Amino acid sequence: MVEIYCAKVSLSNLNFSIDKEFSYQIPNNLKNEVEIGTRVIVPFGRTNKKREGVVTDIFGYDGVMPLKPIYQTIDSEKLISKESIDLARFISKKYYSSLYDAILLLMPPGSNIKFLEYVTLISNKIDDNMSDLKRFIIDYLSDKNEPVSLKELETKTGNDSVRKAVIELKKAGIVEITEENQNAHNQKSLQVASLLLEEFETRDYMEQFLKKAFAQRRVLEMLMEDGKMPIVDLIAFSGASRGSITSLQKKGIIDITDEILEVDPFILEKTKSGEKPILNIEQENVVNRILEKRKDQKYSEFLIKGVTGSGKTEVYLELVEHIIREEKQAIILVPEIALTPQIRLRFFNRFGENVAVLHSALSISERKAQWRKIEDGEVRVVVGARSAVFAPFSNLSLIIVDEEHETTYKSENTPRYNAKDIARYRLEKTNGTLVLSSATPSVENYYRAKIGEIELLTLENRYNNVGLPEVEIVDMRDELKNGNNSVLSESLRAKLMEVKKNEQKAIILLNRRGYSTFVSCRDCGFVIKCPKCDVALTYHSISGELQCHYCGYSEPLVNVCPDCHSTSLRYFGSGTQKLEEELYKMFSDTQIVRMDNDTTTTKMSHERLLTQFSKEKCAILLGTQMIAKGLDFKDVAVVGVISADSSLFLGGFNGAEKTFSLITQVCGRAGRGEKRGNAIVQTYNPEHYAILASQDQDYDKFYENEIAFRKNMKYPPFCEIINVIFTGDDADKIFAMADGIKKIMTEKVDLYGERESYIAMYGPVPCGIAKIRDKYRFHILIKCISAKSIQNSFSEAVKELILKNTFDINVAVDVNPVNFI
DNA sequence: AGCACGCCGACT
DNA sequence: GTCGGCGTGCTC
Repeated sequence: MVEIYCAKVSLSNLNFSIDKEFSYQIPNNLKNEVEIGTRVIVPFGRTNKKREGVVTDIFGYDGVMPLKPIYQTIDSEKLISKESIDLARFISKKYYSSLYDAILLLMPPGSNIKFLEYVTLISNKIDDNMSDLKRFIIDYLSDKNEPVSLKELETKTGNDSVRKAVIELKKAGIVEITEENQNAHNQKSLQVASLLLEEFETRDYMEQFLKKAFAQRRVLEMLMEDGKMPIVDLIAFSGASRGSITSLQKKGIIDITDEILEVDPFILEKTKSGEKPILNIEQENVVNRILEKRKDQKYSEFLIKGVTGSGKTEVYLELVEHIIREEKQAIILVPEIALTPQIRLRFFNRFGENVAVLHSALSISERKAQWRKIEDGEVRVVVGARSAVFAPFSNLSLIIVDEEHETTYKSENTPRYNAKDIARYRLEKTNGTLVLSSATPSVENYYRAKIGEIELLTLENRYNNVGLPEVEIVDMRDELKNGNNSVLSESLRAKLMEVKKNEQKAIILLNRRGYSTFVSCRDCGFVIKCPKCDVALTYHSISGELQCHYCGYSEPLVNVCPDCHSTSLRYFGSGTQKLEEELYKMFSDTQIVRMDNDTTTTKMSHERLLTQFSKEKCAILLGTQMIAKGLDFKDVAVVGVISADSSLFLGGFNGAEKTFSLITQVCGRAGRGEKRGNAIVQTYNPEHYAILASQDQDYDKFYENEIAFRKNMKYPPFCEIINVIFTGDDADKIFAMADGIKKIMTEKVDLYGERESYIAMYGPVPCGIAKIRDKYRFHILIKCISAKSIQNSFSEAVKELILKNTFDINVAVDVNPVNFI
């Protein structure tokens, strides 16, 4: 009996329901190269098409069942560690994704490979009774006189049976099919696009020829701003397809060149290093307590509840200092790195060359460079957004999650992981320390601290002993009764006048949902909606267009109602337009800094706007919730919150939590030096506990109310929630399929004895936004004791569902969702 | 999912 | 007889 060495391989592009690990023989010549974590090319399916995969296990085998051999390895070394494979297994199981999708998160950036089929003409014999399609293909190939991808042939003919025809041509010996790695040519270099025209010429061209080509317009606008950009970034940031970029190249407007980019984007920020702040007693206690517990060399988890300005960053720095001294490694997660330049800078100043940065605004080549530094052990500290939790450290011992209540730690793409779960998993394996930190902790984690599952540490003293701002709640219903139908309450208006008079600064938060300004007809009530999404179009004063927030569709503003043809169109919503008008009356336009998704689409523009605001002597920062995050201005006299409650009842069970933390955070920005700041919160629900508690910035008061509500309603932390989202073209079929899951579930539930674990199942009902990009959306909400306790039955039900799915319905599973759209 | 195979009606 | 549409079942 001959023992053969075999490998289990996780293959790319498999859907969840057939996501198995496939076994292959390791040929003798690859015996020394193939290990767990090696990337390989294997034959797959009846026709042995080339597929990329990652080796997940090695085993000996007696050769009873014939196995196909691995073709070859891809990289010179293994790509990821065995520990990463285990982590990937954990992710795919917990979040119901394919194993390969989970592995993708752990691979070095930009290492995905796709095989394309190319067709080459090898003989010109044309049969008389050959179909038009075949004839076309042969003509096209001989015209081009080089291998053409099957995809190209498919798009050129628009015919579904191109593949079939090509295969028949192959059988007849007329063409040959080869498979090539699409990215093989630009492994090291990067394709970079640059403008060939002057800026004014580009603008002219856009006005003349690209009026409706929105994707191409966005690409050009980004190039005008940044000069040149890697194509990967252009695609990622503009949302345009590769096609629109090639078409611009064909028109001679842009040039595409191969360049080798090895830029360290933050090299300039690396200034002086080593300054060590002196901790106050409170900070020292927190640090000591954590270090004390670390001595047990067991996994430990802490929640630091620290009011804004209590100096959490110093605590982080001190902890990291210890980790470096122990020759171990640390990750600091921040909600959105572009919005938290200060914290990143502090780490650079303190630890200099020892720090790497990972976040979405980096280009692929930049990210690769950072990744390599981490893997090679050149750095001991990583500061980054959500995905930095996967930093390939081998001796990880500390993860700090700053602003742990933020929803950005949850990914909105499959696998829909939560970085906090990943952090916990990794540190449990290495007996490390997880530090969660927030001024307004998530209800779930505060509850865990209260019942003693994790340890609570508090920082209560504000830096310089500045008191928390004085918060005034204004009931907007009273304002209306008193004849003020402006968006600004009398109080806020008066405060802003003072700001102007005394040359101070103010921040105004427009709660996002309320911020949308839709256009409606006063005569017939018609609301102008996006033709593809079930949302009202938003008026944008900059472009003068109506735009869809979800798909980017835009159309010019009309002044006649499309429905009843009256001219009584009017802006509704929170009246941003009016708000801006009023603000412009008070301040000049250079003094108003606007920060929202429209003004901050390009990379790093956040930082530009923030520096602009901090430079001005007297200014107003106006924006959506992103202005509440991580900013640290020393001299804001007044904070105003417009439509504080618009997030209260929207978006699932956690609306109150979101509202409270948003208001508390933004109000915390008020305060100048040693003077207390003022905050005005405008609301239509002044009696709601989330609003009332925010007046005194009283987290515990909010928590007591909220936890009672959660307990009463059996919401997290008293259950776990799984959201299953179905999207597709046909609303009836989606509903039928979503409804079907219930039946399948009841079969599986008894099979696995998990009936007791289910609490309730709701739906199917249309999602909060019932249609996006022409796709209808329905969802089912499952409440269970814990997601793990229903894992077997639910996972089988989803697999079966996807397998049975014959009409192009997309199923997404979201475990413990934080956003419900 | 993707893809091949096979069965069936349609059409030169 | 061949082309193309669609249902079915498999992928180490």
